Amino acid sequence: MNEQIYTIDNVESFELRDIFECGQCFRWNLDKQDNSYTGIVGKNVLNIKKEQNKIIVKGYCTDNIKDICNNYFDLATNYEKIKHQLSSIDNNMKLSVNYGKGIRILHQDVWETLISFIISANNNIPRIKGIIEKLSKNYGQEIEWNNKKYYSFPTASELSVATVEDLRKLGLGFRDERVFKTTKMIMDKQVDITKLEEMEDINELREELLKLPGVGPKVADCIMLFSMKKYEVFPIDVWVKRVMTELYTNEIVKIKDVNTKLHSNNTINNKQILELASNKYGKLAGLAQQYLFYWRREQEN
DNA sequence: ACCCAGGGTCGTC
DNA sequence: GACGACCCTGGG
Repeated sequence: MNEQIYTIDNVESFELRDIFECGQCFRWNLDKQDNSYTGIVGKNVLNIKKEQNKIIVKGYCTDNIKDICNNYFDLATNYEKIKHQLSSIDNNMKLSVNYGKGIRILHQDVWETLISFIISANNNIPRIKGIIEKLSKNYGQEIEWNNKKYYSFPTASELSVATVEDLRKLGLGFRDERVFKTTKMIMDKQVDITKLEEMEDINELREELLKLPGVGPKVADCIMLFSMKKYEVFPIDVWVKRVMTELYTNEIVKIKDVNTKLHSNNTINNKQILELASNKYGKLAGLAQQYLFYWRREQEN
């Protein structure tokens, strides 16, 4: 472990608040003193701040900080181009992209993302963050930097010592058994994480993820989007359903009148939303989803 | 004090 | 495929 610094100059589409508060990650915390964020990436602790058009990353790292950042922040992807394409689709997309113009989709660890989003089910963000911190503190490794203690997210092996009762005590609620069983299945390689990462086909990948307890369609799509760079998936949660219903019910009903018979309750369902998203956003659906989600959720406060 | 919703999933009908 | 239950917490 050693302290390293990495400065990124003239970076486009990189706002700390947009990246860390848009709902894709749970382990980054704002320091209100200097507006920096600190988080844990693997076994590394990173502190990151923005000054003018410069990103300054300080890290206490086992690996090379430049490699970590290039990979984790997906610096090779051109967001200016993506935002331009999305903005030209319609005015709603233009507004939401403009709102979240500093968003980048992170390339997070698959295992950590898997467990984090199982925990996210029917849960609120403060509680999700709290549970993940407790898991890390109890089962991860301690990292001390500048007289502060941080904890890596536990590996499957580290987490596998926890019983269902242990997990319940940490406040996971009914998700305890799902996390326990999924951990066991990963340990036994009933689902092989390293193979998942090599899979190209979205549908095969989803099918594999759905074998894991606690992973349904929404969680599977979040894992693919936030840890595997599968930008064409479109996770539908309450917020996305809300915003899509508000914006596009008329459009969906119009398609329905022509092609299918009307649904009894006359409300749109997930299948219809997915079809619309695929037609409208194509391969960029996941990115569109993230801008829409962030835009809609933030206008609530 | 009570009620409700929260980045859903699962079992049952 | 629809519907209710599910553990727990913060906010009204």
